[in-house]
Amino acid sequence: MTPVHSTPPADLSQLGLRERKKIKTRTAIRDATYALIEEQGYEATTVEQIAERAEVSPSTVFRYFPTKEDIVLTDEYDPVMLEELLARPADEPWMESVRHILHRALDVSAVEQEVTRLRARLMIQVPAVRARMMESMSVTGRLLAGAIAERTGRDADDLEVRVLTMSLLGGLTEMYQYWAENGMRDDLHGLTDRALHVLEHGLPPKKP
Amino acid sequence: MTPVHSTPPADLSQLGLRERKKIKTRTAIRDATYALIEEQGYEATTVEQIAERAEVSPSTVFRYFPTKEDIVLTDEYDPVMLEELLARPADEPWMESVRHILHRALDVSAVEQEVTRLRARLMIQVPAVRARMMESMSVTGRLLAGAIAERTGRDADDLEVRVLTMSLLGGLTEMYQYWAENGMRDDLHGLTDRALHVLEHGLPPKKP
DNA sequence: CTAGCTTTTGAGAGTTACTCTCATTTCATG
DNA sequence: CATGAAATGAGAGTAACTCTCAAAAGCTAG
Repeated sequence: MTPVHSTPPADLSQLGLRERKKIKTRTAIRDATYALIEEQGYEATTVEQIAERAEVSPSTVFRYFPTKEDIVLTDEYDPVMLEELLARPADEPWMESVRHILHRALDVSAVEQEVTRLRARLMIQVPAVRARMMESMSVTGRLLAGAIAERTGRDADDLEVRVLTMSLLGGLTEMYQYWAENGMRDDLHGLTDRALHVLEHGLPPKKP
Repeated sequence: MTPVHSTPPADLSQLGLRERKKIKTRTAIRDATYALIEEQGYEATTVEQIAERAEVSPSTVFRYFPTKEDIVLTDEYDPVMLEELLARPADEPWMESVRHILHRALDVSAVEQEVTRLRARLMIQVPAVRARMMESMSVTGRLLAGAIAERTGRDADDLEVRVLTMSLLGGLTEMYQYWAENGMRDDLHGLTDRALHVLEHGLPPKKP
């Protein structure tokens, strides 16, 4: 179907043939998975089918992705985003930095609309996917905690930093879920700002 | 919410023989599971072994608990806690109410120290358990969101309420994780207050 | 207490994600 | 081209679930 690529801007050539082939296999597996899921749904799609369509053996699929959920969810953008976060001016309030890279991330993901939406759908429909997503959230949390810790002159293992970081991610994830549940109609930029506002200042006065 | 207890305060007799047997089976399965995990660890413990020790068939185990993780994690206290939350004076600030029931929950779970600690250990060691825990967190989140919404005169589906609620749970879960990772030495009451303080007022000035 | 109904249980077969091992192929390098 | 290293495929194995169906156990009327 539509060939999508969650692959980072890789300088494809200039790498050994081996490396290039690995990348090709990786995206072949992913594309096959996306296509099959669109056709039949997540549960109905077996790894064997994925392997077949990607023209590799099932063993290979598992070599590239530890779990079925990972095929859908794994992307290589986390480190990129972290880098951008660290590149922000050191005297900028960390909340401001976070806001910045979130909007950046939205711009990037807007390019891959289909994947973004597929993921959102799977997130609300398939528990295993949602679970895996939250798992990866705590990994992201560690990265983010490091950055926030640096900004605030604290330790990354500091209780306060950790709590703050995960509360942030928890809130943002919920916002994403909200968006997905409501037919993905709302503008994610707007939702993000509203979410961040709550996280920073608490509940605003209601306006009925 | 913080995981507590396994067996509900059941008025055991007065129920039909059928119901009593079901409760017995339930706890038999749970006890068998706890024991086996202590002996061999989580992964090494198969459902078949659990069934054998609990003297039921594997089919029955799955009838009582949808997944292996649920045997360890499921408890019936969430509704009880929610009730207590709703019972708090309506004019009390919701954050204060939350603080109250959290400390209450800690007192309750202190009674079943071993289970609490086993769960904490599993949470940091077994990804599947952690994932399932987070899953249940979002269910709890719905309940909590309802309560907070009522207090603040908002809708439970309100974005702001949902974001706030999940950020709260995210932060508290991280606190729990922190406690578990650090050998469960710290006093959970103290950690809870620190966490809630961060969630309410942001990072306090550091004291190095 | 028994007859008949409903609920719970066990046995067994089947599916699928994932793991491990080993032989074979495919690329890299001197 | 030869030699070593890495990637692949084939196959067998495990364990968590799911489904089905028949036997057993508790409930309820007469």
